[in-house]
Amino acid sequence: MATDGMHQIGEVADLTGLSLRTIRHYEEVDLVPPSGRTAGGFRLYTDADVDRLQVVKHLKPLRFTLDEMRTIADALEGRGDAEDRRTHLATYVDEAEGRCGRLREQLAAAEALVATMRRAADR
Amino acid sequence: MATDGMHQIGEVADLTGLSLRTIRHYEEVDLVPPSGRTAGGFRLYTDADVDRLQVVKHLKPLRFTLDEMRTIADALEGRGDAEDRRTHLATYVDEAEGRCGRLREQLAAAEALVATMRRAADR
DNA sequence: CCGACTGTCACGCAGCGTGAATGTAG
DNA sequence: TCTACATTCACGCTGCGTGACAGTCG
Repeated sequence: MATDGMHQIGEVADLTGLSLRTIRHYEEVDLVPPSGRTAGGFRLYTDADVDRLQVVKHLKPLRFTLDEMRTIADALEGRGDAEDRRTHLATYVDEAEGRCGRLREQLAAAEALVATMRRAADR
Repeated sequence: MATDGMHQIGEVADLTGLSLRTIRHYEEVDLVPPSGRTAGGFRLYTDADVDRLQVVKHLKPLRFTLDEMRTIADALEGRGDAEDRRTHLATYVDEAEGRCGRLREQLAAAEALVATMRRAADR
């Protein structure tokens, strides 16, 4: 199963909670490509790949596009030009914090509404 | 503008923060149809229509489908069979609370990640 | 009669779900 | 060899964005 500390897709799906389709899709759009393949063509993911998937998974509720997430994940991993990295991170961190705030507000509003629904249902 | 306490689409967009396209789309799929039209064809929304839009807007972060939201909104407004209403509401309220909880967790995870990003950016 | 607002198509796009038919690992 | 897991198409779906072009309101 663990050919040299590598994980195949099903294992990764279990670890991350992402679907096989989603993980494959992330390779299609070059967001999280597997570090290797078996001779027969099975995808092989390193622990670092899995970490990257977790980053993507955690950013998902903030509704960044997959393109944006690629940029962010790259910056976090120290890929690309050092200058660009800083600007990207700075920009996206601000944006991300804004989204967190708005999401918090939306969640609060949703919870209030659901409480109302509960009352209507229990009546 | 307010032909007898009715609002036209632009006003409704301002009130709710939804886009014109979104509001029109909600009519297309029969989620929030306007209560009337002007002679020339302009959509006219009552305050009750606006309230319904707000319900939909607040449920959005919970990622229900528009079909599900129609059912929920109908139940909240007391439309349809009384028996069905109760079962629908009960089912959906449970589901909604579950989604609120999961969203809270995801938000917490996102915030933690963003804090990490902030540290990486400020370094 | 002008400008701001609104109308209806209709195509485009993201992010996967969901088979179907086939091959690989062990 | 058997079977659990994996592969590649490729079409389908939701929820709008985004013009283009035309009509309405005051």
